[in-house]
Amino acid sequence: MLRVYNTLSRSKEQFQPVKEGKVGIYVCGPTVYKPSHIGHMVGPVIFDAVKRYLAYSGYDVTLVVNVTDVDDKLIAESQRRGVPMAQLAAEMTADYMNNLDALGVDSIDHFPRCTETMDEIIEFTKTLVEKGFAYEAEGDVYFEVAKYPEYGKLSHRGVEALQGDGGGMVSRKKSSADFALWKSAKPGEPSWESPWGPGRPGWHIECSAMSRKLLGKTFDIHGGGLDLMFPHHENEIAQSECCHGQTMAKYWMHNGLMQASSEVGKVGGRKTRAAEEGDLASQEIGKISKSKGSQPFSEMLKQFSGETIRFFVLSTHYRRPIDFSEERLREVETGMETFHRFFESYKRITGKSFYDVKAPTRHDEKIDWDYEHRGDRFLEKLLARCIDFESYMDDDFNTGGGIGVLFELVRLLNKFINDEELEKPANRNQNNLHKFQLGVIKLREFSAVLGLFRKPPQEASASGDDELTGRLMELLIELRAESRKKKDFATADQIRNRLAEIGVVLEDRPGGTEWSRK
RNA sequence: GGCGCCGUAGCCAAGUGGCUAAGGCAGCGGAUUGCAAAUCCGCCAUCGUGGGUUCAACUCCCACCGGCGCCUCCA
Repeated sequence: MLRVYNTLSRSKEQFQPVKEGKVGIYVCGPTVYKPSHIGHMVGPVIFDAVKRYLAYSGYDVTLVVNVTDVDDKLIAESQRRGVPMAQLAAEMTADYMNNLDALGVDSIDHFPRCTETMDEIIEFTKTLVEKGFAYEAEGDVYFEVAKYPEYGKLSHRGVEALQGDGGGMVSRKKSSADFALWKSAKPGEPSWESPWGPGRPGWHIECSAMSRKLLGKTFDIHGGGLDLMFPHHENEIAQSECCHGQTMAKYWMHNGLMQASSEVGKVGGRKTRAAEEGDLASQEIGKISKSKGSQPFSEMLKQFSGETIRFFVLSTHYRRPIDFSEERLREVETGMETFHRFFESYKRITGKSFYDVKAPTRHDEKIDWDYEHRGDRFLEKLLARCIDFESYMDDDFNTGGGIGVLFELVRLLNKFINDEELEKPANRNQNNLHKFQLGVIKLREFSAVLGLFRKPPQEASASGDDELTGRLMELLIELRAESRKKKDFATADQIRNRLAEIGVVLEDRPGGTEWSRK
């Protein structure tokens, strides 16, 4: 029974889709004016996993992530660079898509663009004006917050709390809490024709228009970063619910934000003044951390695989903030080696690749256990872990717990290899291989739900491992084997040590010596 | 000031009103190994502090201390 934390109610609620068997998810995506950084990528990873789990649970899921390609920041950046806005947007969108690809986020069904939704946006705005929730002022159109009594129900803020004036700017708004649905164009700015003259959409209206277009007036889950809760999501609700007279989204899910780890206060933040007495050195650390954390994601990918970052993101509950740090990523990498090594063992034992293992994609697909579990320690433990996995995921998508189960499964399987001595071909039989395979299927199944281990890790050394290398290694291993046979361990160790210096690791296994690059 | 979050082992991180408080990284001991590596087994926390509620709290409530986010067209 799936339970989801709903920001609206500030509590976990039993998940019940609007339409039986179907789930629509809308997640606020990026404004494509600069290369994305790690913070932009956590949401997609999380909601990709959310979709996978919902699909696994039997739902037909549609996931929408918008791309904002018209915006003040885009205009400013394109002017600064002297390139057309559309070109800038196209470049940055491509960057974003590459990042998604590296992270294995491939479950997004629609990427609506603002520029491609213009008609709907204008029509949406028109309706709000007609219904009296919005007003025109010299080519701008504003939503009148006072007309919507429920305003603030998501972020739990009263309207009166937001009356602060935006720096004394001369405003055409009736109230400072009102926000723009449509902005008139200044000369030279990209613009679209509208009933109010040439202009462009305000920031929030696109999401209302896009979500309705692709998911309907009321859909199931609206997601996004915690920072968007106010005012962005609050405004979306106001627009959509005033326009349609019905609930916009049943569940609002907000993910915690990625933070650049730093020993001192963040530079440039409100806390800075308090931390200012700190010496120069510590401030320097803060700056470095900050720049590391906000470096373009594509740069980060040169240091860490997308899969490592995905694993890292999913190892914490999505509502918690995560501190980004290189050490943490390195630790995650170490942990993942356990899995990669297991996949090697699997290949040695079965001759097959883990990545090709067929596993159920839905929890109700039956696999052929073909065994009486009772009394079989291995199968009983395996079943217990399976139950754990779903319990974790059912509890507000606890991917961290789920990853814990993955580790336990590997340990269980490694133990099985040890106990049955599966590394020795003579000990393999139909019985133990079948049991082993059952465990592997579950590992494959659950890791796929999290979107992990779907492809072999990129062999950094692929370029260097040509046929010649392979043959030379064979030769060295052969020579070393002969030395070992003759108890000439000095020579054997010399070979292994010298190879280690070059970066080649030898591991002696029951079935023979394996080599790999480190 | 307003809204909210967090404080679990050296570090990261799940979780629960009563049963052995997951898992990972690091460390230690053991099995295995010619020695290693890998793997397995074992060890390593009483849950920020002080109160309260309760037969029973780390888990609920209050206060305090400490860390943090948002309130600024930031995912």
